[in-house]
Amino acid sequence: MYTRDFQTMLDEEGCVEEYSGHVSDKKRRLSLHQVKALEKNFEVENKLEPERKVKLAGELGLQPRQVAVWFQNRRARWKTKQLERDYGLLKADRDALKHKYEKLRQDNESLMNEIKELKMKLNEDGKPDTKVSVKDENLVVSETEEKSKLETEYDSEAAMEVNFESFNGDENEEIGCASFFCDLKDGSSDSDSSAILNDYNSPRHQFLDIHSGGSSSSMNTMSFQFSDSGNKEISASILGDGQKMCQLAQMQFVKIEEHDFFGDEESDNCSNLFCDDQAPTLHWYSSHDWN
DNA sequence: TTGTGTTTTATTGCCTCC
DNA sequence: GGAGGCAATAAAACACAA
Repeated sequence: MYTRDFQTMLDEEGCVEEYSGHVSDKKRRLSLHQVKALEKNFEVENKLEPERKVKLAGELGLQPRQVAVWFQNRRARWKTKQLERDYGLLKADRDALKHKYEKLRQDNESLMNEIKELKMKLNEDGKPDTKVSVKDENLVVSETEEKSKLETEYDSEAAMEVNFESFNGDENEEIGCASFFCDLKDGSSDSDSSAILNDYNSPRHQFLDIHSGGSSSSMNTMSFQFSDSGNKEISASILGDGQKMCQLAQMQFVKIEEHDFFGDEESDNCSNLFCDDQAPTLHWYSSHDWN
């Protein structure tokens, strides 16, 4: 704080008044002894009750007003340092989150590439008009084994293209198309299934539920329920004639996973960043910060 | 020695609480 | 309304490079 010479002089002479030679009206710095005593008191309690202020002033040969001002300025300095500390923590956390985001983005990108490759592979197998609704970046391929299962289960005879415009007569909104692979292995149609996937063209539309219901071996119904921009739900049914009905539950080609980017321990860290319930005294705070 | 930047002490004005 | 706190700021004291 002071130069060594000046510090030594203060220590030897005891106070600024003596150093200055006289008590003037000019602004005078407090002696090292006074500052140390004030610091010590500040560590104990950073607010000053009137009795303590008068007592301290008497002990240090200062005006009570001077002690009050010193505490006030000291609190201001502490606050500035605290803000700097908080900023540092915040910046570090932000960098960590940024790094994590970048990694997730890369993971997502590689998964999307994987999906693309699988789609291409499927098309090469002789299904050029098959569309799979995996456009939205939130879509994540499930397990690798499920993807291979998909290939084996795929049957061109049952590939069903559903044009959702036909479900949307009164709004004239384009919803998009989707194609579904059907499981034809067992021919049963009594299984319930549900899936959630984003619309082929527009993220505004989202399936809430898909059910297949069995009735007979030659005529089955499949009902869809999906939402329009999350505001309303649209239900529709299609009739499928054929011996086997698609079972959407076993399509297993895509699924959405809810991404909780900040749902782990890092979010906890983050939530603490702006914690302002910190106690306002120094025994609450590590005293080494003042060195 | 001097100019400039930083730190410390002190003031002012506004706000809140009792 | 007075006391005390805080933010903003002034001004003196100090550090330091050139």
